[in-house]
Amino acid sequence: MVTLKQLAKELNVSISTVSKALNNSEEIGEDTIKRVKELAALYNYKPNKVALSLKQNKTKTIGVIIPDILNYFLAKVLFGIEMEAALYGYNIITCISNESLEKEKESLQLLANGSVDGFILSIAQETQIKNEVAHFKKAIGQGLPIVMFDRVAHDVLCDKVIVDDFDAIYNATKLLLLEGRTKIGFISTIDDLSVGKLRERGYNKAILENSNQNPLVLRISKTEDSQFKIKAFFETNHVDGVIAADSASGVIAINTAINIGLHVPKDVSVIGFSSNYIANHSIPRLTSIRQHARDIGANAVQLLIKRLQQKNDADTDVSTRIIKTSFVKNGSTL
Amino acid sequence: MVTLKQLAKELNVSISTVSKALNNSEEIGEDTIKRVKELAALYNYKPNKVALSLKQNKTKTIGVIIPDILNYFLAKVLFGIEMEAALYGYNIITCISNESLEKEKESLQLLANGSVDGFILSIAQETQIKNEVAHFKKAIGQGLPIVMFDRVAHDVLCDKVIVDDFDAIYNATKLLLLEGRTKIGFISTIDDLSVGKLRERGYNKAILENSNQNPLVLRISKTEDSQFKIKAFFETNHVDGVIAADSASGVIAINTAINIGLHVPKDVSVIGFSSNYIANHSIPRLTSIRQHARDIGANAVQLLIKRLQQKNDADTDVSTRIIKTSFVKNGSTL
DNA sequence: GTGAAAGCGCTAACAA
DNA sequence: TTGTTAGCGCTTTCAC
Repeated sequence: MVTLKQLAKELNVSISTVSKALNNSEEIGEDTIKRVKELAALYNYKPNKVALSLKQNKTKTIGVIIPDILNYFLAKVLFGIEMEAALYGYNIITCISNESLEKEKESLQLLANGSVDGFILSIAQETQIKNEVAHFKKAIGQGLPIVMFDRVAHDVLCDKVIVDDFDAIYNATKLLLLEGRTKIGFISTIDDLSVGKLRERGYNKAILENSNQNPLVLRISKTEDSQFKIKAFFETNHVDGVIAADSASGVIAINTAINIGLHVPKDVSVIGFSSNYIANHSIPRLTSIRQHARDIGANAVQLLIKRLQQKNDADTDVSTRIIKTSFVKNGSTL
Repeated sequence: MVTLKQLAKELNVSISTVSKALNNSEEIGEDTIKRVKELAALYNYKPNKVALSLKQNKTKTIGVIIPDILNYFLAKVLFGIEMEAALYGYNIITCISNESLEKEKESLQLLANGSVDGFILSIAQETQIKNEVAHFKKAIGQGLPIVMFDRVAHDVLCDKVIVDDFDAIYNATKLLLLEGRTKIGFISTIDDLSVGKLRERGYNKAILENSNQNPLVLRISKTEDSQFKIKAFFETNHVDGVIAADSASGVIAINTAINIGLHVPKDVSVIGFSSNYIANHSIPRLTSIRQHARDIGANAVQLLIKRLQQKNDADTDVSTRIIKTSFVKNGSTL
């Protein structure tokens, strides 16, 4: 990489002249500016990012910590983050906590050495189970703002971007009740996450308020065979409606129902949290609650950058943005 | 963040003493080392990464440019990259080219300003179609090594990590022929990618060498309704075997076959490139060619770091690692 | 055993 | 209009 020094030497001017010329300073003569710029272009000069970061004490880099990159929703949020960040000239350093508290802490600590200006993150499963938040508060205390999305810690004071999980599932459940379903099951692989809990509560409320059945919940852990468990669930309970809390279970529920000879949606209706892509993995396609993952990512970036640009350290009040889900009617409901 | 300066002041020693003490220099007295370390620990001192990068002229950061984060395979490679990089103390800056040549160029150029020590990337679709490679060569010329994976440019001299696409599909196709299938179709949504072409060639070779049928290829573009097109393909051609080049098509083929009343695998066998996760989205599960995406990522990191550690600029010969696929027999084949 | 000073590449206040 | 200088945080050579 060419440096200012080298340009300066070749042009027989001082380093600061070159610097100012490249930054279109009023102080510098037109012809000098031109000479400098030409040579800079010739050598494809680019200001060294590291030096700039050191000088200006900010990196224009966002640390992103996500629990699981193979989760389609989280990957899509990451996509939204990257896109929006690029728009503002920010880069992102991505760490994957792999649902582990330890790795999450490490990543946070490691990047708090001046590598990033702030964080966007969704909390690891283990962290949510153990309900640890000290490491978040520490980072914030060190002057590194955090924006949490989806899985958030309510007792950490920071900007958040969340989804109307409770309402979405509440409404979806009511929709199945309106269809005349009388035995609606709830399937969750994420019952230990904040969002999983909210969704289950939405289901419970709708069922308890508007039906005579009892809540009927199937919990599946990540190590279990979901096809097998869902099949058993169908056969034991003879449900005529299914609400799935995560994206995969909805599709698997449809495929399983068909496999055991049920007709979807005649015999059983299914609604899930899902994306276009995943919903395509069953016939009929899964009627879905869409989370607008990209918007979530974009909003998180906006909140973070807004906070980074605040001159005074005086905390503006933290804000929570709720990105409304939308409902996509596909073939798996009446 | 605490700096050496602040520690030095508080301890009434010089900055260099503090620096040396923290690095366990032999020059410094034991008690001084102890005093320094205690205060550093108290203040949770961490060397400023940016300053270190500037000083040592290396960032311990890898630029990763991938075409599509929502592609399960690519996301999994990214996972492998992140994990392996973390092991070596490297961070990753992720850019998503979104299959666009322009964005790919931009990302490469942007990060070539000292932000990263080298690149790991998979080439964007548009780049492969237009067969542009100048930007890669330029980056390498600037002293930033590149490791390409999966979608690679054969006329760029750099380290590569690829998969035995041709052989894998060749063998899979032969397997269906051995089952006694006489009308085997090939479904591809990626026929303009280097890997897509290789896979199609593997299929063609197996069919031409070992059967009496002609190759029967269904190409689906990303904007088309794959369920619809696959259904039409089945109904028109009455295939009794399907080889899918990408991960989603295999699962959709199974679901479609079942939907139109075929039995899988009695009436039709299906094999696809796929992961555990995606294969779970059909009943029976998709018999799959596994690409070991995490290994691919890990190997890419190893190659890059090896090259970064070479003292002399004298190019060691570039190497290409082939990560062998493995075959997972599930319910969609006999 | 400890400290002063230079330098990584850059910007900006100040001098000329 | 251009140049000198200091300084961001750190390591390291060279004096003391």
